[in-house]
Parts: sequence; structure tokens; C-alpha cells
Amino acid sequence: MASEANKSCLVQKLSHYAELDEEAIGHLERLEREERSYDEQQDIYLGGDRRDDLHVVKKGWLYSYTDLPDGRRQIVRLHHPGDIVGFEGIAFHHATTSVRAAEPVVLCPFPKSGLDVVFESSPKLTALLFTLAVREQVIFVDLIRAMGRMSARERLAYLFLNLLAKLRITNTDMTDTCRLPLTQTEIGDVLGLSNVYVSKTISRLENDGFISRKDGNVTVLREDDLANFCDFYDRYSDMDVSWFPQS
Amino acid sequence: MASEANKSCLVQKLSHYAELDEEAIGHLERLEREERSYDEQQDIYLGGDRRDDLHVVKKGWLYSYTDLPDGRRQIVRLHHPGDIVGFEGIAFHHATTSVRAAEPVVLCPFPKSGLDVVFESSPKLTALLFTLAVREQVIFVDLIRAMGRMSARERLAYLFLNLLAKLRITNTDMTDTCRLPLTQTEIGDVLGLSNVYVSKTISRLENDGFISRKDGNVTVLREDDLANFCDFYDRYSDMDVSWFPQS
DNA sequence: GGCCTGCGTTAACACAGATTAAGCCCCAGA
DNA sequence: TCTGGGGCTTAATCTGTGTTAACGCAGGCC
Repeated sequence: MASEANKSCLVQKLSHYAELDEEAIGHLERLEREERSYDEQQDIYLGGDRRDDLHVVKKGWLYSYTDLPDGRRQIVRLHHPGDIVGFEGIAFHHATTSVRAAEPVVLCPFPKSGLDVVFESSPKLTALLFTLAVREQVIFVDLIRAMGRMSARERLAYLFLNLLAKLRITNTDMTDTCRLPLTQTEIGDVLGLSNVYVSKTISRLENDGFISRKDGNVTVLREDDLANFCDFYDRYSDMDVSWFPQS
Repeated sequence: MASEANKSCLVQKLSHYAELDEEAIGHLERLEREERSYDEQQDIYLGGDRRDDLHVVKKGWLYSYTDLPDGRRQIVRLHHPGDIVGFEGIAFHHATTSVRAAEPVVLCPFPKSGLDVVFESSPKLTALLFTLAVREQVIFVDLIRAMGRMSARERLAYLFLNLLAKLRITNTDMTDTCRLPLTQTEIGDVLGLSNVYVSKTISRLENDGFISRKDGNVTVLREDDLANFCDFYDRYSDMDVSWFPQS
């Protein structure tokens, strides 16, 4: 199934950080045996659901979100091809967030127990997954910093730069443009802003020549200036994998 | 060193989630062999430092924080006895945040390689550390939700409830009161608020009978109401450890 | 072809929380 | 004993962002 030409995103992503042997790759490919499609705006599962399986994203964007009782919503994570969705299921019986497709998506569901095999037979893969979990924490910390102490302009700059950095890992040919299949309301829910203010602020960023927009795509025009402006660090290309066990 | 009477906080904390055998306990105790004291407001290390060791907190509160170039500050994590500080060091060569003592503290430094032994020899402990890393993510998500979509009142309610829930794990005799060795400026830096508004908001919570204060201690008077008010979930007492390997 | 619905834009107005500043208290150090 | 600094409180003022609403546009559907 995964010829060189059509390599799994998951394998591609993990290979970016460590050389994987045949066996490890086999484990990963088994996680993507099954496929399932979802429509735009369809919920994959809801917070509170009893969860038994995780998903590898094969195609499309999704997001994890939580609602407050009165309807306010916060999107807490964006998921892209190659990501594993629902990892928190490892620590809790019930889902802590809901997950929704931002556009039509294809997912590969696999049972929690699929990970047991990995943990037992591949120390290297275990170390890698562990490292990715820790990195995820660091990315959350960056977001907390942005939401706690940055203006709307800075937060949007941060979002765009972070998206570019993340997507570049699996799309090695990507330059400074990316698709943005999110409404401005959704962007606001990521950054803790209102849809109206997102609109106004993006327009200002565009007028000031930091970015440009064209049919659903965003281009970052002055990446260094933007990075400087919101004190951005790329957490995706600078990981320590030196301590990983061999096998 | 760790008699029943004077059990290590780390062992106590981890034992709360899984039964640990002699060998595992031995591993953990080796992490706490060395001790070092720090003064109030002393930095343990700074963001950007090359890091080779982690610390177990033995006594006192600390926090991780980052500064923006212009001096704004965000505190991203509070550390208490039994916590392991610097876990992110596993994924990055350089510290991504600074760590400071909120009061006089005692830490047990140990080298990164101290964890290798754990990973190699105790699958159960590995699974537990993994689970704790994932739980940490969930707690970050809760904080992001609070900072993105909640009012100052709600955020403070969240902070107090979360502190209680966390401290109850290691202080089984704790009821509804806890010490709060943080200035209001520091609390503001945790929640993304100004010190002045923290003062005003805490006073209002007190006037409204939700909490009371007495020489550096906070008492939560109507815990259920508060939990309801900020839609709080206790992430500390509800983890799934059923899948852990035996040994 | 006409209608509906959802998204983005713009503008007017409202408000939560930031900022600045002053006063008080406590405590450490001279 | 005095002094200075840090933390907390309170008040006045300011501002960034939210809210509401109206409009235009595009796409899907009958």
C-alpha cells in the first residue's frame, strides 16, 4: 500500500525525525489499514464520549475544540495529515475535547491497543512518540504565551508562522504559501478573538504588507519581520533525538 | 532514605496512579539522591540555556515562565513537590522556558540519562510517565480554554480549583485551603491579567463569598458553585491506567 | 432564475481589563 | 529608630477588543 511514491504521511512525518527500520514502519502502516471519510463540519467524536480508538489523519484539516456551557467555544488544536488524533485517549477514559472536520477529510481509525504493540516492540518508536508528546506541550506553551500576553495582531502572526512551520515538515516543497480551510470565526476560536476582529486584523496585516490572501490561500510575505514581531520559534525543526535507543 | 514516614514526594505521587514494585521505586529514589537549595526569586535556569539535567521538586513552589522581548511575561506552569521540572529537555537541546523559585525551594537534580534507565528497565514506569505527559497536555488545553474564552473571574476560579485538585494528590489530608506563595503580579502572569485587576477580582470573589483569604492562604468556600461557574474538570483524579504493562 | 444561507467586511457603540498613580502596610537593613 | 522597597488596594482614565447590525457577495438548491 505504501509504495515510495505514495508514502504514508505518518511514516513520512516520523521518518523526518528518526530513521525507522522495516519493522517499525510495518507497525505504523498497520495503523493505517482502515480508512474512513467525513464531511466538512462533521464531528468525529464529542467531548465526554467513551473512546476506544485513535485516528491517523490521512487527508484534510480537523480541529479539537471544547464548548463552554453558554456556547463560547475554544479550538485547542489543529490537526493535519500525518497527525495522530486522540492521543489524550491514552490518559483518560473519556474524550476531553470534541473533534470536527474543517473540510472533507479521510482518517484511519485504529484501536488504542495498536499502540501497545509499538510500546512493546519498538523502543525507538516509543521514544519518538514520547518526544512528540513533549514537543506538543512546548507548542501549547507557545500558544498560552501568545494568548496571555500578545495583541490580536501578534497572535495572528504567530498562527500563520506556526502553520507554515508545521506544514513544512510533511510538505517539503512548501514555500511561504498555505491553504487555510478555516472560517474567520474558527480562527477567532483558535486565538481567543471574535470573528469581526479577526477580519479587521487580518486586513490590517495585509494592508501593512506582511501577508497576502488569494482564494483561500495565505502567503507570508515578510517572514522574518513577522517572526521578529511575535517572537516566534520554530519548534518543528529543532528537536533532540540524539538519545533515542537504537532499535 | 525514604522510610515510610518520610516517603519521597515523587514516589508518593506516582504511586497514587500505579502500584510500583521495589525495582521501580529504586529507580525513582536514585533520581532524588542529590539535593540543592535555592532562594526565593532565584532562577534555576533560563530559557535558551543548554540543559543536561532535570529536577525533582522536593520542597517549595516554582514556576516556568517566558519573557517577551519587551518585558511582558507569561508564567506557563506551576511546579510543586513531587513534580519533575524540565521534562521538555527531553525533546530540545535548549530550555524553552526559564524556571524560578517562588519561595525557598529544595530540588533534586539528576541527569537526562537517569531517565534512560527507567525507559529501558521499567515499562510500567515508562507508561506512567507517558501518561503524565499526555495529561499535562490536557491541563494545558484547559488553561488555553480559560485564557481564550473566560473572564478574569472565571480564570481565577479555575486557578484556585486546579491548584486544590493538584495539591490534593500529594497532600491527602488537604481540605479546601491552600497556601498561595505567589504575588498578585505572578498570578496575573499565570492568567494573562494585570496585577491590579487580579487584586480587584480576587476581592470581588471574596466579597461574594466564594473564597476567603488569611495570611497567604486561600480557602475555597463554595467549591461546587465555583466549579460550576468556570466549568471545571479535575484532571488529576480520573486517569486511565488500565492499559499499563505489568512489570 | 430567484432565493436562501453563510461568510467576510465595515461601522457604531459598549465594556472588560490595562495603565497610571497615589496611599498604606509590612518588613528588612542601616 | 529610621528608611526604602515591595506588595496590595483603590480610583481615574484610557484602549483594545467584543457586540450588534447592516450590507455585499458567492454558492447551493429549488
